[in-house]
Amino acid sequence: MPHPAKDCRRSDCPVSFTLDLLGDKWTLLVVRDILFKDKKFYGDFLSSEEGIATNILADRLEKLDQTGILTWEKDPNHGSKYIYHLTEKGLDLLPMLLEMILWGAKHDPQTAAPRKFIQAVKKNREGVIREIREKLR
Amino acid sequence: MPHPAKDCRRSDCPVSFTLDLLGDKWTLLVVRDILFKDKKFYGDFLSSEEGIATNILADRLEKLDQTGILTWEKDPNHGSKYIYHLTEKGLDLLPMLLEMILWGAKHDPQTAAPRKFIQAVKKNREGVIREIREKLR
DNA sequence: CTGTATCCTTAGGGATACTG
DNA sequence: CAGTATCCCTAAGGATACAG
Repeated sequence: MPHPAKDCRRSDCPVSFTLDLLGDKWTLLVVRDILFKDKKFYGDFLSSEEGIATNILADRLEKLDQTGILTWEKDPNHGSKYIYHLTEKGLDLLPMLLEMILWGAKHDPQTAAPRKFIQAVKKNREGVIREIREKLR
Repeated sequence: MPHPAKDCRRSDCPVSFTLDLLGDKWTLLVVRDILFKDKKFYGDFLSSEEGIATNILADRLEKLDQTGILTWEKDPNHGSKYIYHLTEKGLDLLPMLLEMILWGAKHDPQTAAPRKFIQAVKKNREGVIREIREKLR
C-alpha cells in the first residue's frame, strides 16, 4: 500500500494527496539530489548544502520507501551499505521538480540555477525529462 | 523584498527556495483553492474539505502576502472584508500545481481528480494554463 | 566511514474563545 | 458572518552520542 492510510489523508484531492506525501521542507531535497545531482549514498544526501540532519534523513528515506517513491539495494562494492534510487513513481516527480526549478529560478533574485539548464528546460522540456530518466534507469 | 531573508534561506538552489516558501502541508492548498476552485474569500478557504484551522489560514495568507504571491483588497460589496487573489508570481505557480495534480491523480488509487480535466491537461497543457490565467486576471 | 537512536527545544497547528 | 488572538499539546527537527 504505497500511499497514506485512510486516517492520514486529508481529502481525495490530488494536490492534497501530493502534499500529504511530500509537503515538507526536506523530502523533495532528497529527490532533487537523486534526480539532478547523481547522488545515491547516505553520505551524499547528508553533505548537501542545506545540511539535513541525520535523523531527518533516515526518517525521510524510510518514508519515501514506504510510499514507493524510492528503494535501496546493498552496495556490491561495499563502499557504502546501500545504494538509493528512485522507483518509477519517484521518477514521475521529475516534471513537478522541473516546474519548481523554473518557478524558483524566475522569482529568486539570487538563484544559483544554471542558465543553460533553465533554457534547455524551457526550450525542450520533454527532451530534458527523457534524458534524465534514461540516465537514472 | 518578497523573498526570504538571508538567514531563512537554506541555499541558493531553486528547489530549496521554493520549499522555503511553500514547503508545508497547507500553503499550496490555499493557492489551489484560488486557481482551481474560484475561491476568494476567507470563509471559502476555511470551508475547504481539508479543514484548515483559522489561525493557520490567517498565518498562511499573511506569509503568502509577504512573499508577494497573493494580495487582497477591500470587498466593495462588503459581504466579506477582503477579496484575496494571486499576483503574477502566484499565477506562475500554475504549471507546478498542474504537475502536482497529474502526479497525484496518477499515483493515488482513490483520487477524486476529474478525468476530463486530467485529459485536458495532458492533451493541451499550455492551453489549460492560458485559460485559467485569463479567467483569474 | 554508514547508519541508528536519544535528548530536548522550538515551531506547527488543533480547539476554541473573542472582536467587529 | 469575517477575521484575530490565546491556549496548549504534539510533532518536527537540530545537536549529538552511539553502533557496526
